[in-house]
Amino acid sequence: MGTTKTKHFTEKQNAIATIAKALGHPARISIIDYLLKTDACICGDIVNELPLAQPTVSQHLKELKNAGLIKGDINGNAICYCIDEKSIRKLQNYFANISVKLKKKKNKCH
Amino acid sequence: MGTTKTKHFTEKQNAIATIAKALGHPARISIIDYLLKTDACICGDIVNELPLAQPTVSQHLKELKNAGLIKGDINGNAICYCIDEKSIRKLQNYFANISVKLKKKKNKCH
DNA sequence: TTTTTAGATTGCAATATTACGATAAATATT
DNA sequence: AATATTTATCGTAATATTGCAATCTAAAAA
Repeated sequence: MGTTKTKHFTEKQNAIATIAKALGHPARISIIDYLLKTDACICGDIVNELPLAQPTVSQHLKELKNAGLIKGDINGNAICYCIDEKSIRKLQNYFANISVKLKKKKNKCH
Repeated sequence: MGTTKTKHFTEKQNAIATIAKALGHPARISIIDYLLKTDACICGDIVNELPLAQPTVSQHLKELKNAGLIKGDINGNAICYCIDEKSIRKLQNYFANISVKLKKKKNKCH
């Protein structure tokens, strides 16, 4: 146990869950916020922005990268991280779709 | 450790992270999908739909409820669960806002 | 070439999550 | 009243996540 039964769900369901999970931590939301604020971005800046140690930030960046939310350009010694627009679009579509379906519904709670 | 440093982040960041976290599991995405498909909904149906035991489903429902994603009407013996539109709107706004900001950006990776 | 700087990786402790059997609680049915 | 149905809760095992100190790697600067 403690293991998600991934195989029993659809590709789509797992895909959305993976991206959502990556966003399911305030530090990672904070990183996204910061990447939006600054035009070019280097990880060192992020470490200074966050109230977390460098290895912890590095780990959070890795998770965002694995989920496809950000991508990194190597820039000599440093790395320039950016938001991957595709993943954001995916989420936007998902929630827009839910909204449309909700509006069509008749029997609602409360 | 293993404990998120919630206090160091903003209310907004924590709020989004909480909702995203609740959606960060395929079973819970699956529950949302099912609630969208059916007009009225009873937990018993969900248990039959999911490849998980009843206590596990009940737990997932609880988490969705705590995050404000669903709400439940007691209906005699059973409970009618529905998606809470407010939480979906919150997420939609969040990602729409990101999209807008991304379009304005000049220096991008790759 | 030595030293500095930026970032990743390793290893580990503390805590959280996932899953489920057993059981409880509360309403429905017989 | 006795039984069935629906959902929640408890307890527990297995695994995952969070966070950091220490360390490693690779490029930059001295």
